[in-house]
Amino acid sequence: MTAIPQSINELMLRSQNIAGLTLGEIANSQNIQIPKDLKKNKGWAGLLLENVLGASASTKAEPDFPHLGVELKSLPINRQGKPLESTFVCVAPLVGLTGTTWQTSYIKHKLSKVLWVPIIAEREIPIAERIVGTPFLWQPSMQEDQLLSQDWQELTDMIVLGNVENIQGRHGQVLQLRPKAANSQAKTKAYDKHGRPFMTLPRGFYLKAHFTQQLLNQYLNINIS
DNA sequence: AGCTGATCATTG
DNA sequence: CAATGATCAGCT
Repeated sequence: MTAIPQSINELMLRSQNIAGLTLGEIANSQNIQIPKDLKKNKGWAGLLLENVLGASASTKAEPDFPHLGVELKSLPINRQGKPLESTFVCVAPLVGLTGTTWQTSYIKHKLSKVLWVPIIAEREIPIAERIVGTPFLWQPSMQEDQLLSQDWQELTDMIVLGNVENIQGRHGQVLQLRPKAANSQAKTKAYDKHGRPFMTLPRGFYLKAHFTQQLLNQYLNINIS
């Protein structure tokens, strides 16, 4: 386990130092076992990055680097640089939303400063041979914040009005609400249309792949110009 | 081929 | 059960 970075610069230097390395090389340097596949180790790459970059305990409900206000996100991409998956952000609150606005929401705070670490992770590539791309620090632009805000408001309105079970992945332009649970039998409290509590599948906020692709493209453009 | 709903491990 | 880390896999 690497020590906690003391500054953004130190964190960025570290992340730049693992660019180009394979997950196998990083795992070996940390004495971490490499799984054959991620079917039963879905968060493995993310935990590996936390370890090598010196993030604090991943079990807490706070940023990976609390003192820096930075959230760490791995981003699986193909060889062409396109995201392979949507990006999970956080569990979506289904109760206690009275008075919450986008500005005061947990998700806005969580997305305020993100260190993205792309990993070329096509399924055909063995885990150990997957290569870390160029990490980049992102803070939402006004336009991006506006897009996120709109989607968040639409989804939150539906939750508050008791329509959580009518929300599908296709809702939202850049942010979506999808199941986030051990399985489809998991339950958490929500309110129905009549304001009565009932149990439903836990949901999470995810960034759509199209959105994270725009972030990657921005970064590439900065490099070229 | 991309997307959406389902799922896996671990910790407190 | 909730929150951390996400990817799997079937369907369109």
